Amino acid sequence: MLTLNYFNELKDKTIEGLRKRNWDIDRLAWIDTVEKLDEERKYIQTELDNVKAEVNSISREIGNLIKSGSQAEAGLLKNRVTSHKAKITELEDQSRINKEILQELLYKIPNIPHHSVPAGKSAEDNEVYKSWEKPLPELHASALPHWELAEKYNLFDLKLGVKITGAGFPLYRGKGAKLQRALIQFFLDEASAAGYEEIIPPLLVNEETATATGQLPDKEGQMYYCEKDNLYLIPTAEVPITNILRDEILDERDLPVKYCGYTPCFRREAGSYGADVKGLNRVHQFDKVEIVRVEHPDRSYDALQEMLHHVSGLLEKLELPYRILKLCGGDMGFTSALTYDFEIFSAAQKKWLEVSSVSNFETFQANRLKLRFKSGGKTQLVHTLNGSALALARIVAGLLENHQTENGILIPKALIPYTGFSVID
RNA sequence: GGUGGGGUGGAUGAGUGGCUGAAAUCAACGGUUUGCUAAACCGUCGUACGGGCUUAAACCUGUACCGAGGGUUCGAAUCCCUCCCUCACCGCCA
Repeated sequence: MLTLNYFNELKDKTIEGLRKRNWDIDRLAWIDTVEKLDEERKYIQTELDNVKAEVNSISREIGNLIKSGSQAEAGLLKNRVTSHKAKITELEDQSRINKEILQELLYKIPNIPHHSVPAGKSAEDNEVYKSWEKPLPELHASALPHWELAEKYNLFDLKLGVKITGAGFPLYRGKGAKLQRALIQFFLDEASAAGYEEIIPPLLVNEETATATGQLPDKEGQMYYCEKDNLYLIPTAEVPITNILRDEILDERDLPVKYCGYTPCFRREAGSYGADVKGLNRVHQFDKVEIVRVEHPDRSYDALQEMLHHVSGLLEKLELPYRILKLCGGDMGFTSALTYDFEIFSAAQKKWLEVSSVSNFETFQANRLKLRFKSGGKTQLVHTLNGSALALARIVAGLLENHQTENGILIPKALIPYTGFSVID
């Protein structure tokens, strides 16, 4: 959620940014509405404060009169308060309505894209930020997509997942399960080495938490929900981990804060279907190691670069061909100001698969989180960032496909200490 | 699931109707002192949203906030109602 100050001070930038998100004239008019409502809010508050101030002062006077025994005079003053009370009720009603409308509107306005974000409508308009320079790998003639490799080597089983739970809940087994565990361990070790504190958060979160990171009120359809306890299964570790610092005022010296954490992620993926859902490409439960940073606003874009570097390093160690995209305004998430996606090339499927998304949210999340820092007596919002480092299911798909040979699937050197085996055959 | 106790500022903790936005202590911050460290002493030390002044900050000022929401009252941290959270013990289970 953007702050009201943001609109006041940066109206032109706001409108320009929303255009990049392909907002039409009708929706851009919301910004004027926000401005109008904000003026109204200030006016109502000034009025309300004045009336209340008077009531407070009369009440003090009554107290003094009663103490000095002037009951009659006190009675007269009491009558005077009565007329004010009607006014207070009226203004409070106005204020409540005003705030509700304003809040609802603010929830619908996405983050303003960073100035470098390219315009565009869909994934096709994303900019290739860093391309894969070497030739793309070519596999032997009998190379298989990962779902067939899984069957051949008994690595994971989607049918069993269906039996136990339903579609999109893979069951990993044997070397497939070990590979999964090895990757998690590898990613966590790499993140720790890069200075991220390791967190194991709760996997279910309450409403407040889900609201602060922006999943609610809009995207409840994408989360699994336990009605009885009013709790949501996390769609990413970002949700619980970013909320660690909700409602905190940090000292400038505490920055940056760097967290990492492994969690399973649960996504309903309501409405998705088709070729993309084959195998591990899109599932309801997958594992992911997430990195989260809380940064000084002056440093957040440097931090973003560091995160790109970190994720690149992981993919290089896994010997996977990858590229980095800078998402266009139309493809970027609601809460993000700048997002880079990492894609690995699946040689068997002959397409690029998204494996990581690294974003700077600037103050958008911090505002909802009420996460601020103090600098020279001044309190201001921090910038928050996060990124997948990395999402497992698709990495597994890519590893299996790209490293397959006629004699089995080769485990990248960096991973062998974690798997304990060097080949799946 | 049952029974009981609690939710006050960064922490501990006082406060049962007006002088309490909140004692005291600790922590933190600034300073003085000091071979060094420590100690001592002095000072500062909540947040949000308005208004005034200002280029801005500083500053002055108003309102709200003692888990959340409502009520009683001229006046509520304090009294009443509803809800939420939490802790302890018992039962059950890992």
